[in-house]
Amino acid sequence: MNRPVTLKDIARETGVHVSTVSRALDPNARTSLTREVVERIRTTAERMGYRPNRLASGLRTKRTMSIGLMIPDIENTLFPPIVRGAESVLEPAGYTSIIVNTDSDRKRETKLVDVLLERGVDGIIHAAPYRSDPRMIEVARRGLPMVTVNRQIENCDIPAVVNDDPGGIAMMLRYLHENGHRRIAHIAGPKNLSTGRARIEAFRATAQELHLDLPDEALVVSDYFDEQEGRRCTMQLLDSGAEFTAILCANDRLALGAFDALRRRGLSCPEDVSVTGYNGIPFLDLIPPGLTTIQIPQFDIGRIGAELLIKMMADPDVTIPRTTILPVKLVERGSVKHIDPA
Amino acid sequence: MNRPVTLKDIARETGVHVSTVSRALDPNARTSLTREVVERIRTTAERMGYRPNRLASGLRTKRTMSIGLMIPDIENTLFPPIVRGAESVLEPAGYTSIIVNTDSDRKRETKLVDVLLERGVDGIIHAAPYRSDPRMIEVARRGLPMVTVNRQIENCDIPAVVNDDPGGIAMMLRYLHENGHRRIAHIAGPKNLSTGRARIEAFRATAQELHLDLPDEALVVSDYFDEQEGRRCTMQLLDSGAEFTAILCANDRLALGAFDALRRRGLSCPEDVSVTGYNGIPFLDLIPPGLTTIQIPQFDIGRIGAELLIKMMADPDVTIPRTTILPVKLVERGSVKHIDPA
DNA sequence: AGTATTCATGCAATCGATTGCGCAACTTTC
DNA sequence: GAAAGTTGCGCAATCGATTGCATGAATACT
Repeated sequence: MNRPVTLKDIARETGVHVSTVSRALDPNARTSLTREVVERIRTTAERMGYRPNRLASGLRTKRTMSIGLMIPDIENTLFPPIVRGAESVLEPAGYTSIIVNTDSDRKRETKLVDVLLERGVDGIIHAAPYRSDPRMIEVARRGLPMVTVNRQIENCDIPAVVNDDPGGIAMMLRYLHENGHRRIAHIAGPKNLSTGRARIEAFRATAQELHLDLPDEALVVSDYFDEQEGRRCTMQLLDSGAEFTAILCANDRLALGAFDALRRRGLSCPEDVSVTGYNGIPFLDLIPPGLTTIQIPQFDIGRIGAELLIKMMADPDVTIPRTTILPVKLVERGSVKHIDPA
Repeated sequence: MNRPVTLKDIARETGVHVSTVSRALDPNARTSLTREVVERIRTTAERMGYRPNRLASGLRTKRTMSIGLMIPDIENTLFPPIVRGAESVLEPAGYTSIIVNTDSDRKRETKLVDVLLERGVDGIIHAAPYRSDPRMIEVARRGLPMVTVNRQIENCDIPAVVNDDPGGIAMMLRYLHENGHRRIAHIAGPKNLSTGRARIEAFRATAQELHLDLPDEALVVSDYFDEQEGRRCTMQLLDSGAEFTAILCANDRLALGAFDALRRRGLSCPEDVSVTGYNGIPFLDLIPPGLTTIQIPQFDIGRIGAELLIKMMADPDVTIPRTTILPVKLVERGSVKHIDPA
């Protein structure tokens, strides 16, 4: 592989010192040089095909212009739009992101944080932390700019960009209520995730406001946000003897699992049971009967998270809101049936 | 942010020279040191929480232990499994990957290659190159290890890991034939992509083998591999006056678009027209009537691509097969109807 | 004209880790 | 016991870019 062109090469070619070349190529330092010298250096740099060595400059300046992006799993369709949202601001700003998949495994997460630290990332965006995460808090406290998006870590001051969970759940529950549903079951998300917790609390609060009866059997908590758990929890609801005309699921994948469980039990949605989801992942419109869900602004969550991070990296003392809550909207499809209140 | 621990710190602490510390921590060089010294250094390194600075070592060794992973769009569900397949071997090997989304835009692609080069990646995996791509060829020729996966660049010796396009298309066309279909339309992929081209050629060849009549109107070439194009091409087929009982689509997204177009025209699949896809992206089983498609081994494509790249990076002169072809399989769902041959 | 001031550029240290070479101390050999 | 060989570690250069300080030349000022 033929050696890349360095500042030294350009210096030799133009007959100036390497530091002059460095300054000529730096938009900030260029002021103190002769317009003519700058021009000469820039054109020969161009001609020689110079590409700065980010490693070297990063070593000296302690800024790598790269950030770590931690997600649970890129195959989970919730995350790619968040990633693109983040990159939509990082890339134009000259940042490069190192994406790591944690598989929601704490051991892996710890190891991956170390990997990011070794690579000298200038900041971290964590798209799916646990509610409690001492390691991340420690890293943030040591001074590494960090934001969480989609979920948040509790009892710390790491800025978070999240969707309006309470608002979205309340909206959905009211929607079911307006459509005549009175006995509504809930498949909640894992309790160790901020979204799981926020949604179940919102469900309880709104149910109370609406004077809905909420027997214990009508609420089942999942261990993971996935189809298999949705299936299992739905089966459990069905077997519990609880009576309900609708199931409000804490996310879309749980709802997809519910679809499947109902089908297996010979029940049809929405004829026998209405089902709702949360998040608004892709393809939902193509899967019958069409999942009525809460659409969260995935792209914007990523975008705004990255914007905040960039601010923090530029000025470590800047004040950032602890929580930025983005609005959601209800998208009506076919999985909810209008019924006469029992 | 408190300063990270460096070799120098450990050297001071243990009273040895920094070079000794470096050797003690390097599994390869450790042989020439006293077992006792190595032990002492390693424990204090551990105690002080030492993390090597990859920038510094990369600068010196010219190996960054990072690779570039170029994909068109992480939101396209075809690619995340490929990414995870690649990472399944890169991560354990100590490599970190920088993922960039090209949006299949040549300008962006050129810029992004430069970004990767500046970051000093040790190699590149390109998951969606154009058939012709002088820039990538040039970069590879300059000595940067590179493989393409999923698609390939023509007229060059960059190793490629692809699925068996001819085999898959032949398998599918035969399957339609066995199910009684004789007049079969084809929505082909873009001609500037190797997969688009390979599939249309395979379609033609197999059609001839089976003595199928293939009027010009029954073959339409899409501009992009997406739903919108699938819709447009299907409309065009419908309007052309061509008679057909089935449409073989060059990929799943085109097929999804075909589903939609048929529905809009009041036709039902598979009753009126059978439809088949290619790739086997997620959720297809949930979308009625269930797309019969060719499942390609996405994860393995990524995995094997990364394995080859690692070999190339370890030894630039190693011989790698120009093309590695992975087997595919047909997955039968509900979108093909068995009919009596006309 | 001589000195003060400004300006453009060079010098050299630095970031943290790696590595070829050399040297001192120790062991082996006859 | 001296020469030869081995072993364990230190020295210093190096990777490429950045940057505070120094320096020499040009300009301004009295």
